[in-house]
Amino acid sequence: MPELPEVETTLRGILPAIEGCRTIDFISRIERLRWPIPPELGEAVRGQPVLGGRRRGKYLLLEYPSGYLLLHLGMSGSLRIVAGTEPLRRHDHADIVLDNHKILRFNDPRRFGAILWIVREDLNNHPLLRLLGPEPLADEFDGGYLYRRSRGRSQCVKSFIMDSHTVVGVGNIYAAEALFLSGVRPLTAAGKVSRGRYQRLAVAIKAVLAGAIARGGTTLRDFVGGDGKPGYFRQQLAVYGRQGEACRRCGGVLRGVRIGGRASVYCPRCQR
DNA sequence: CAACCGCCCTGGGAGC
DNA sequence: TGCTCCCAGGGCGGTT
Repeated sequence: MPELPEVETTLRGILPAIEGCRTIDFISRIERLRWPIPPELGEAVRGQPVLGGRRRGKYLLLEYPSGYLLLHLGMSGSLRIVAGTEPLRRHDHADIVLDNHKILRFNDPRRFGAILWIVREDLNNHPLLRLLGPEPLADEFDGGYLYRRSRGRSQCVKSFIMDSHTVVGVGNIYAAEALFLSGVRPLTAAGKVSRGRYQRLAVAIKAVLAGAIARGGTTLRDFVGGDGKPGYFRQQLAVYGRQGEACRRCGGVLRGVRIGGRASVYCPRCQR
C-alpha cells in the first residue's frame, strides 16, 4: 500500500506533468470512493490552471485558484500520467484531463482512497487536515516531542506512532521496522517509554522514511510481474511479515502479535 | 478526553 | 480445478 514515501514519490513524479497546465475536464466513473466524490468538483476545476501540488501526510493537494483538489491513495490507489488516448484499465475511477494532451489518472481497486474538494478558505481548518500531527521529516518531530506527547498515555507505543495525530505517515510496515531499529517493544505503553528511547525511535522513523524516499519510494517495494502489483522486498525487512523466522540481529524467533487490529512482529530479545 | 473497535473494499492466497 | 473463507490495510466515526 502507498506509505508516505510512495505518496511523496508519486507527487514528485506527477508534478512536472501537471504544474502550470490548464484542466480541461474532470471525469469520474464512480460515485464514491471512501466518501462521495463531490459533484461540484468538476465545475470547480474545469478551465482552471494547476498552480502547484504538495503533500500533507499521505494526502496530496493539487492547488487551484479557488481551492484544493485533495487526493488520498488509501491502500491500493495510484496516480499515473497517461496519454490522452490511453485505454482505460480496470479500477481507473477518475481522470483529470489536462491541456497538454495528458491525463492524471486515478486507479484504486479497493476504493479506500479519496477525492475531495476544499475551498481555499477552508484549507487550514478542514476536518481531515486540521488535527494532523507534524511531518515525520520535519525538525519539530523529534524524540523530545514524542516524549512530551506520550506522558500519561496507556496506549501502546506502536499505536501511538501510527496515530496521525501524533505524527503523520507512519504506516504499519515502517512502524514495525522503526521500532525494531530503535530496540523498542511495540506493546509497551507509550507513557512508559523513556526520553532516550524516543530519541532513538524518532531517528529510526526519519531514517526508514527518508531512505525510502531517497530510493524513489521503492526501498521496500519490488514490482513483480507485468501487472504493476507491488510486493515488498522481504529481504530488506527486519521484522514485518517475518513472524516465526529468525531475527537478523540475534537469531531468536520473531514474535507475531495483533496490535490495534494490525499484524505486528517484533524480536522479544532485541526489543525491550 | 483517551482508548478501542467496527467498518469500508477487492484481490490473493489458503484450505477443502 | 473451483469454490469459499479469510486476511491485508488507513483512518473515520461511533461507543465505552
